[in-house]
Amino acid sequence: MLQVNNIIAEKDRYITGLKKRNISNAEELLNEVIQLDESRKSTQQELDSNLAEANSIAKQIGALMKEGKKDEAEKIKARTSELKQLNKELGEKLNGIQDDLTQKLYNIPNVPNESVPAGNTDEDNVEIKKVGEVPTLNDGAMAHWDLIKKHDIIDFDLGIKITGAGFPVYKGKGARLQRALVNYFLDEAVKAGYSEVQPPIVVNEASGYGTGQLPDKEGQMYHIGEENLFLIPTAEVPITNLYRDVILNEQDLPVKHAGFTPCFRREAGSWGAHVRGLNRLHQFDKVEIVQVRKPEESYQALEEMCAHVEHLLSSLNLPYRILRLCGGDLGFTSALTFDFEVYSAAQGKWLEVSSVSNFETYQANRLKLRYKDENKKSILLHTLNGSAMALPRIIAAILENNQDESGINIPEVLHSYTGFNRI
RNA sequence: AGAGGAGUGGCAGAGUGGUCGAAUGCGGCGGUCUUGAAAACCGUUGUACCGCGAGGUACCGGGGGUUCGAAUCCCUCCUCCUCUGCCA
Repeated sequence: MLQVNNIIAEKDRYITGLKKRNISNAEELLNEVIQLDESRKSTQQELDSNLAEANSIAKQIGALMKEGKKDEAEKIKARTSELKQLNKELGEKLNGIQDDLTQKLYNIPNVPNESVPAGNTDEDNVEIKKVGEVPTLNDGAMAHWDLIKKHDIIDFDLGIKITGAGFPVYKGKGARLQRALVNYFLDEAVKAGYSEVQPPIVVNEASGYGTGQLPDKEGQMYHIGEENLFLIPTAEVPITNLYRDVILNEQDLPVKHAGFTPCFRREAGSWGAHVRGLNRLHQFDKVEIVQVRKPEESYQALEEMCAHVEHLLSSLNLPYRILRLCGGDLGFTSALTFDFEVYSAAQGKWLEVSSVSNFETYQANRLKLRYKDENKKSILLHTLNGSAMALPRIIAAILENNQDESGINIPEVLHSYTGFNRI
């Protein structure tokens, strides 16, 4: 969440930034926060000085009791019961103010980076790069949902039987292809300096708040009511939360992690005719890269991460483009996001396969993730993450783009992982 | 899952109602000594909020309560350990 001090110091920039997200009452919102913070301060000052008085009386009583002067002790007790009542009320008032303030801040999204274009929907995202040739397909080329049936490598009906729609079963070469991609992506991440982690795929409420899925996206996560736990929508949540309530030393930086997990998304309200096959699922596999950086390095890190994703896409020979997300399409917690889309030739559609974001201090402030600089001062760090990459749409594009009359060619870099070069 | 025990500063570990933000040891940092290092000795060493500052407040697993006063007593939740049971 945003820091009140920064809201005060950079109010104009914040208002301009939030307006790019189409928050028309940005100024009003920020003013409310500032006002709440002021009453927080004054209430706390009052409470603190009352507490100081109460503490000092309590000490006096202690001293008097020791000297056996019980009568005198009893006399000054009167004031303390008065203070006690007063402080109870002040304490409740302060808690109320703090809760309001936190709620307000929870519901204000991150301020976009200056380079983020204004815009309302994904139509307004700006294409900044396009790489690779769109393949020409043979006559009778099929979309991946038909190809998987023909070759019997992914079975939606079986998934529906055992779980429900959006939970496919990968079989034979399909299962092997998916595992190959996971291993390939992880190996490439490790080569690029990311250390591998295998986190839990179920997280508690505190973790959900730490990275900002809660309260913003509560309805989008599967919830285990009995234990109050959530199935992760992305490995970003457990991996970034490894650093919740952590103060790092300068020499621990940068932090770079890669992890493979299944991801679970309820996708409430986002189903329709345009979403077929592997294009949108409730459960899918993804390799995620996460970085924790010093503020002054974070945008360079963002470039590194984008370069890594580009490397993966071109090594798989997939045509891709990079989009700079506009204010309206930017994720709640992000300051700047680049989306990577591959062209899936038989559908004739661009499919998002990666999203690389810099959250600046927005998550770190919730996480209380800091480092100590040379002056032993605590500095909030910047967090970043990116998909490297989400599997099903990559598989869809590989199947569609590499098909010929008799089968599908597997990209060369995967051969040693799949053990076969054709389906 | 049942029974019992325990959660204190970076770590270890004292503290069972007042002067305890907290002994002591280790580690860390600074210094003295030394050609250098080690040892020894001296000093220092948590986080957050408020305040120009002096300073004040809060935090001894989380939350609540008792009391003039809580690390210490009570309730509750969480976590860990031991034994029994179950199990990949």
